[in-house]
Amino acid sequence: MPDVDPPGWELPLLLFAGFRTLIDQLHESLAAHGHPDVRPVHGFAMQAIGVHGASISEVGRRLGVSKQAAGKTVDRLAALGYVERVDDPRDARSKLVRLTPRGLDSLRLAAEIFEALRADWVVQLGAERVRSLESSLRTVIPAAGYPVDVPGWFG
Amino acid sequence: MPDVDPPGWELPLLLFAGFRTLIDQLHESLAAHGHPDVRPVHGFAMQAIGVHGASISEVGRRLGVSKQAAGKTVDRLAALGYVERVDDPRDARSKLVRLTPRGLDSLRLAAEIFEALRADWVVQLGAERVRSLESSLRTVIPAAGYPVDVPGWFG
DNA sequence: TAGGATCGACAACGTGGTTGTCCAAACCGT
DNA sequence: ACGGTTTGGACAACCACGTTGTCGATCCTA
Repeated sequence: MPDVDPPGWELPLLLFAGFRTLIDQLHESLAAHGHPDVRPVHGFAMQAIGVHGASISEVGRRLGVSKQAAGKTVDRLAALGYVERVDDPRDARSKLVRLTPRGLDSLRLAAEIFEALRADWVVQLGAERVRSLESSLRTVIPAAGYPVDVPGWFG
Repeated sequence: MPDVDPPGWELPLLLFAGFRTLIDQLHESLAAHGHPDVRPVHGFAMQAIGVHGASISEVGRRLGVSKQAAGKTVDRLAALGYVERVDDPRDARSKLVRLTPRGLDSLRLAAEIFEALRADWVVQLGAERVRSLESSLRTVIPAAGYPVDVPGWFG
């Protein structure tokens, strides 16, 4: 006499709602700590740039988008002061995209906040259920990394 | 001696990857069954329209987007042959958006596919772990429904 | 050194959002 | 029954993010 299983269409909704909950809480907290203008897509892009910097093309490859799209995102990040372009001394074609101190700060903060958010889940669910959730998801998702072309992918 | 917990930033990635996996598999299957042009956002919009139809404004409210945005999405859905606009006999201002037989077919198919996808997860994880994942997520996400303005939200 | 690959810029376009404006129709309080 | 307010939908302008295609400059390699 177990309850009937929920309909299949609820699973993607729950996963998305969980994702969105975390991202919304992240950006709420980021906004409260001096980063009100950064959007979810910017966080992924800065992650792709990394602390050592990267070329536009490399950023595009890491995000799974064209280098043109990566270039535009870098432009906006630069306008917000999170990123700067410097000439690559080893390749006159290439410009290195580097995080500014502000960009590094936002990345550091985001890591802290994600840690706190996971800790919240542990409080609500218990450490075991959170680990179980993570391990279940690791089982069902393909090994390959996921492109982060969310807006284009979805719409 | 439990393993160290994964970093907090992995949780949103896993949730998103799970969501994306399901949606990608859905649309792969949909494409193989005569619906190659429908995009994720269209499925959510058709869900919002529902089998009984709805006005543009109502669709916008259900999706959590402006009525203008809802109108544009309905336009594209209409161009693809999934919905039609008919005059609302009870309100001369309003036009009722209704699913065409093709639209209804895609909705019925999507429900079947989501059911099969969940069954796949049950095969991989066991019924109990899938139920546990669903119940964990229900615990941590806010009760309120989630807007489906994904592209605009993310970018 | 010549040919091919790669880097980044520019342009044009599609799609999904937003605001603001507008008019016609519906609703509601006097 | 009328007049003010709310609502439905269309139109326009704009922004963000993605796509292709093109191009000159630079690098690598046969």
